[in-house]
Amino acid sequence: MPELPEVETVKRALDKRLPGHEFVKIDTYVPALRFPLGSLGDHALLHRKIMAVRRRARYLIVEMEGCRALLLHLGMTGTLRIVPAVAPRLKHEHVVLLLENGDTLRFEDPRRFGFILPCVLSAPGVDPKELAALGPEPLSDDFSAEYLYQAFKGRKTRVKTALMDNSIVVGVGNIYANESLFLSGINPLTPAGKVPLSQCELLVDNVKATLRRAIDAGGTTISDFKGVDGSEGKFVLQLNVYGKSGEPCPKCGTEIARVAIGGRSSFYCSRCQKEQ
DNA sequence: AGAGATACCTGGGAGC
DNA sequence: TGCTCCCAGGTATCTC
Repeated sequence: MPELPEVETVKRALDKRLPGHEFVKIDTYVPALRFPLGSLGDHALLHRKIMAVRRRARYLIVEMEGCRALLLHLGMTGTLRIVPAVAPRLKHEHVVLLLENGDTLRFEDPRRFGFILPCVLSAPGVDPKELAALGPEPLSDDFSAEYLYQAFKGRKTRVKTALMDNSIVVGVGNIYANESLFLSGINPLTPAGKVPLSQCELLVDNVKATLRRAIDAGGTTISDFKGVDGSEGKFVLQLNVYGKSGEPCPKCGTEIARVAIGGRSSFYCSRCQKEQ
C-alpha cells in the first residue's frame, strides 16, 4: 500500500527514466479508475517533451512542456512500471502509455483506487490547482512542532485521525501514523487538542525519522507495493506495532492492542502509550 | 465549520 | 473443494 515513501521511491525511478521522452499513444482498458479515463487518450498530452516527474503528498506529477501534466495517484494497490511495448499486458494494467522510444509506462491497479488525470499548470514547476488544499510536506521545515501544536489546537478528533488529515500534514498514512505515535508514546485515541507541545515535538521528530527510514529502505511492503523495477520495499521488517495485535510490545512486552479509529485499524501499546 | 460516516474496489484469508 | 464473509485503506463526498 503506497504511502509517501513508496510514492517517493517511484518518483525517483520515473524521474530518471521519463524526462526528455514523450508519449505518442495512450491506451486505456477500463472506462474509469477512481475517475473516468475518457480524456486521456486524445490529443493534448501526446508529443510533448516530458520535463520532470515531481511528487506532492502522495500524488505524482509528470510535467510536460507547454504547462501540461499528468496527475497520478497510486491509490491502494497502484503500481507503475516501464517495460518494452511488446511485453504482454498484465490482468490489471488499465493504462498503457507508449513512449516514442518503444518503451511503455504501465499503470496497474487491481482495486482501482488510483487515478490518472490530465491537468494544466499555471506555470512551469507549479503544482496543479487540484492540489491546492494540501498541508505541508512532512519532511519540510514547515512541518514543525509549533505548527502541529497550532494545527491540533481545539480539535476534538483523535490525534491519529488528525495526523492522517491531508490538510494538516500530507503523506502520513495508517502504517506511519501507528508507528510514529508508538515511538512518541502517544495514545492514538487522545484528542488532538490535548497533545502538549512537548509531545508534538516528539511526534514531529518521529514522523520525519520514520518516513526517512522507510524511504531509505525503499518503502514498506505489506502485500502490494513494488518499485518501478519490481523490487519490494523492506521497511516491513522494521515495524513495531502495525499489524501486530496480540504480540508483545517491543519496549515493555505488554500485548499490542488493536482498535478501530475512524474505521481504520489502529495498533498501540496501552502501557507505553497512555491515554491523556 | 468541524466531525464522523460512507462509498469506491477486488484480492486474499478465515471460517464453515 | 468451494462458498460466503470480512478486511485492507486514501480520498471524495455526504450528513449531522
